[in-house]
Order: sequence, then C-alpha cells, then structure tokens
Amino acid sequence: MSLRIERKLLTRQTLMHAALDLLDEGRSFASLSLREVTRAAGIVPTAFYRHFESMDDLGLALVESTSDTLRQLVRDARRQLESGNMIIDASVRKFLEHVSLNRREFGFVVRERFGGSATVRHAIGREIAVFARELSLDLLKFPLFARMSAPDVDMITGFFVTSVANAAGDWLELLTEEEARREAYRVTLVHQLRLVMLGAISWNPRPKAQGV
Amino acid sequence: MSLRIERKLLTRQTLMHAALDLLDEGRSFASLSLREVTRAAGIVPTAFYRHFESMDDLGLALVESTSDTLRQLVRDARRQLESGNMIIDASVRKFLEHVSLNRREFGFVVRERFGGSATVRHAIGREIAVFARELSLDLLKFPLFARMSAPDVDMITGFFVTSVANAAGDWLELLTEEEARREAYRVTLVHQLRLVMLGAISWNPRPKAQGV
DNA sequence: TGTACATCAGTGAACGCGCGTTCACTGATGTAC
DNA sequence: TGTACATCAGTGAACGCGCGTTCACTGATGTAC
Repeated sequence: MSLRIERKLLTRQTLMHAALDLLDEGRSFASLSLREVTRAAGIVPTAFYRHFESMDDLGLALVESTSDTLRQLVRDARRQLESGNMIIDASVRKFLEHVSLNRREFGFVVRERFGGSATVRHAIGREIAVFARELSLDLLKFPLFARMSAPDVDMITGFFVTSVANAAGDWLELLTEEEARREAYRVTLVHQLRLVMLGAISWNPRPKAQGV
Repeated sequence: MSLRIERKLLTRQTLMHAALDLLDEGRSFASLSLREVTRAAGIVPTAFYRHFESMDDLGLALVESTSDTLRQLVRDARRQLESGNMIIDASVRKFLEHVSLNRREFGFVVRERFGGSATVRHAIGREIAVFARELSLDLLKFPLFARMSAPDVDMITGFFVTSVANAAGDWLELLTEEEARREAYRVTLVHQLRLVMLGAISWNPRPKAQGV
C-alpha cells in the first residue's frame, strides 16, 4: 500500500475514533457536529469530505465496524455452546467484560438501537436477529430444545438475546459505579437468564408435533 | 382557575405537543432546537422561558407526562392483580394498545432511555425503577412471591418491567407492519413473560429465611 | 537514475444561517379599593 | 359598580457564536518517461 493511501486510511480511522470518543460522553450521534469531530481528530473541517460524504456516512461506517466486534463476541459464545457448556454465569461474565472493553462501540449501538436514523436502527435490528437465529441453531443440539417447536425455540432465544442487549445498556450506565453495585447487577442478570432457562424447562404445552 | 393561568397551561401543553410532533418524525430529542419547538407551537422563542428553564426541563416534563398516562394503565392492571387475577395475556394486550395510542410519548421515552441527556436518561431509569418496586409490592400478596427473599422478588419484577419496556421499543418499530406480524409479536411477548412466571415457580434456591 | 508533470489530502478564508439568550416592551388579565 | 395600579404571557430587535459547505490554494507523494 502506498504511503499516501496508508495515511488516508489512518486519518479515516482517526475521524471514527474521534467520533466514538465524543459519543462516549453519553451524547447521541445526532447531536455530533462535523466540525466537532474534525476538531477532535486534529484536522480542518473541510478535510472531512475527503473521507466521508456526510456525518450519516460516518455513522454507517461506525455501525459496520461495531458489528465486527459483535460478530467476534457471537463466535466466542457459540464455541462455548458447541463444547456442550451452557454455563450462564461464565457467559454473562464474559459478555459484560466484553462490553466494558468495547464500551464506546457498545454505547453507540445501544444508544442508536432505538434512537438512530432508520438505516442505522434497522442495521442494528438485523444484527440482533442474526444473533438470535444462530443461538436457536445452537440450542437445538440440546434435548430440551430439540423437543420444542421451532417458534417456541425462537421465542426463547429471542428473549435471551434481547434481554442481553437490554442488559448491555444498563451495564454501560453502571460502569462508573462502585464495584459492589456492578457485581449485584451481574448477579441479577445471571438470575434472570436462569429464570428463563427454568421457564424453558417447564415449558411444555406444545410439543414439536402432535402424537409423536 | 383564572383565565391567565388556564391559558398559560394551554401554551405549556402546546409546547410539549409540538416537541412530541417533531420527535415523532424519528429524530432524537438532543437534535431538537428551542426555536424549532416554539416555531411549531406558534409562539416567539423568548416566550419559551415563561414555561421551561431549558430544553432539558421540557424533556423532563415529557418523561413525567408519559409516566402519568402509563400509571393510569398500571393502576388498572394492579386492580386486576388485587382481584386475584394474573392474566398476562390481557395485560400485554392492554399495554401494547396503550403504546400504540400514545405512540409519540413512548417513542420519546424508548429513544431517550439510553440515548438522551443524563438528566432525561436518569429520570426514565427512575420511573422504570418505581414501576418495578410497585409491582414487587403487588406480587408479594401471592404465596409464590411471599415465600421468596426480597432481592429475588425484585430480580423477577425488574425483569418483567425491563422486558416490557424493551418490548415497547420493538412494538413501535412494528406499528407500520401488517397485523399478522404484530399479532405474532404480541403472542411472543406473552409467551416470554409466561416463561418468566414459570421460571419464578421453579425458582426455589433461597427461601425467605433459613429454618423457617 | 533524474526530470517534469499529475494527483490529491489537507489548508484557511469566507459565506449565509439558525442557534440560545438578553433586554426593554406591550397590552390583556387580575386585584385592591 | 368603576377606577387605578400590578402582574406577567407573549413580543421583537439584537447579540455573538458555531454550524455546514464553497472555493482556490499548497505542497508532499505518485507516475511517466
């Protein structure tokens, strides 16, 4: 890669990081100004247009880059399941740790999940749906779920995934709080997901097929 | 009430409705300008200060008014509980209907729940906590919950309330979709909440007090 | 290899615009007598 | 009841500021020969 192209990509990254830094203060993407981002990135406002058509364009780039980190997390979770483990506690611990480490990215996603532009919002919804579908496929390997109808499995995995997505938002809110309160929240989340599992075990009204 | 006070309250309402109208187009509260709101309300920008200290103050008023309408609904649901009924299906139906009827208010709350200014965000968090606490008090009347430790009851009611808050966001996204898909979502939500109830029934590890 | 020209990321001045907020005001409504 | 004064919701001019975007530019990097 030529020096010029290399430097251009670097500046592009700098702009994206600058935007995430500003969003990290809890503000919404819509309230971010082009000048603000370039100022934080250390370039002149007009140079912005060498990299993005508009702020919306920058927003889409952020969603794409964030869904890459999300995908990484999904891959880890699935590997856990494949090895036959369904230990909620460990998974929750890892997930919340992952959210902490990628605080800015997840903060962006959580905030724009319901609040962003339609394009961004739908992109995030699609990612969540993919996560749920993959979890369904994984859980079908367990007898408890193999017995159920497909809609029931989807109902349960959907509940899992949105509950966890929900939790990411709460967790980010707790990042600045003392350890004891965060630990309490973590325990609560584990119990809630365990509650879903217990419910799933008792869930029996409609077996996979009548008379089988 | 005197004519002057009556008219002032009317203008205040007009400002709040104007803000909700603008937010209904899918924008975030942070991107709303004071001048824009007064323009939509048909008054001069400076008159805004006769009613609110700042836009943040208006945001808080919107949160409060949304909670008030919801509280009305919840009061009905609580009466249901008092009469010994715990019919999730009917409550969910009523709640989603209420969200549909108050689309703009709930759209605002859902969007600002994680994305708004710290003030607005915390106000929403507080309202959700209040709903959870009230539900805890109500559920304690049932033997199933009276048997549990207070943290466990709070864990379960917290799960109920945040799940429902979460659902409001999804539901608003579905408002423009065909009836069949919305009905499917409604059924899924009922099943998910029922799953929590089933889990609560199986939940037994820590009774209220040891040896009692 | 050196030279001459092309490319293009980043610069800096300039623009018109909407913003939040100040201030002194107006005139309808409220109050005291 | 009428009168004289107080209150105060809403007005309109004015301000300084940051905004997005335009434009012609600079000078380092890339390319052709």
